[in-house]
Amino acid sequence: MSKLSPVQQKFILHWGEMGTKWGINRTVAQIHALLFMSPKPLHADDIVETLGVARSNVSTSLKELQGWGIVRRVHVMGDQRDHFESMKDVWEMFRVVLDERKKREIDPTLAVLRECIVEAEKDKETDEYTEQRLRELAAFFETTTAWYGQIRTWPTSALTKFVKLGDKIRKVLGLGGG
Amino acid sequence: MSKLSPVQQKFILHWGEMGTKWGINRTVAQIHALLFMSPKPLHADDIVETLGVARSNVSTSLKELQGWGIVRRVHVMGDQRDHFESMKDVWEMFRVVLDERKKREIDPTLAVLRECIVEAEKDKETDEYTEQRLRELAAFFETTTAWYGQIRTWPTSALTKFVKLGDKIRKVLGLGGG
DNA sequence: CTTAAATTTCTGTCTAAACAGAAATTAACG
DNA sequence: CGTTAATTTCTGTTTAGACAGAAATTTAAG
Repeated sequence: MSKLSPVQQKFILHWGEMGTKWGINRTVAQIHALLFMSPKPLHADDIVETLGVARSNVSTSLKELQGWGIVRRVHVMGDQRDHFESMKDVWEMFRVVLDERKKREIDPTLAVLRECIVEAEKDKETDEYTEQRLRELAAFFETTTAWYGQIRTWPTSALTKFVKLGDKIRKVLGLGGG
Repeated sequence: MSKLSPVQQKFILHWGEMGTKWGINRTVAQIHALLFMSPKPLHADDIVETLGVARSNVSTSLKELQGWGIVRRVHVMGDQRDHFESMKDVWEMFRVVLDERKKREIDPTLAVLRECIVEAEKDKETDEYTEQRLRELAAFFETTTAWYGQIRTWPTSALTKFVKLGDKIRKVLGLGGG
């Protein structure tokens, strides 16, 4: 388990590149891609050999992927080493990532926005415009996170049906608007 | 225009930090936050003074923000310098960013996935499992981008009505599941 | 057209994160 | 329990991107 097909290499390289565009370390994303495509759990030395990175770097990266919740440690009969596998269900995986993003970035942003608004109300130094801006941004995040909070629990089947309705929903619900 | 209130400082610092989590340079995100909160367009030297960064770095950052489509150059009567302003409508701004993300990352990812799938079909070296994984991932992106393609044009009023319905939509549309 | 202002590009420096290897710690086995 | 295997943490090095200042280019004004 150290030979990658050209297809696998291509995907792993691309996925790593995309990771960096979303603030994720390239190697972390590459390890994820490798695990995602692996039919069986891999142990760290497999990953070392396959991707050609240091053992300690693999250890740290796996820790991060576990922190995101998309990779988990499993044990294999007759092998004392930790093995790792990626989540397989794509919809579920993206939901887990979204949840983590919400927890790490969006919720703290909302908290900061709310603090800023409270402070701006008391503080005459901050102009009215800034306060309005912050309120509008907070409203956006509140609205979108409330929405997400409701649909995140939908089963994939309901979600895909919903998504496939697309524009038709507008008419059905009489949402109107030009 | 070089004095920031504590509230503004707080938000700018936080927004910059959040930018890095999404693959955006901290200074770029901070400049955006500053422009977002400014009632009037700012010129580059304003930004230099206010944030304390080099003029050339401001120039490069503004170029990037313009590339994202969320900042534009404007001219002010009686001043030969370029001034810059951020988009103000939050919903619109996030739509612009999403569009750009789709163009820069998601569309290319779909292209790579499709190529990989074609190659995997021809290539006996790539196992069946990998091919199935790639198909499932491609299907996810195809479904979600098709959905986005339809709702991105909705006016904000329709969009917020839709979002505020949240879970109720499921019953109305008879989506079932769980 | 010339000059000054303004902006961008280039280049070398800096910085934070990524990385590899050594050391320390933990876990498994006999 | 002692030994070995496995993993994690630590530390110094490397790297890529961020950054500042100088040089080049472009634009505006007289």
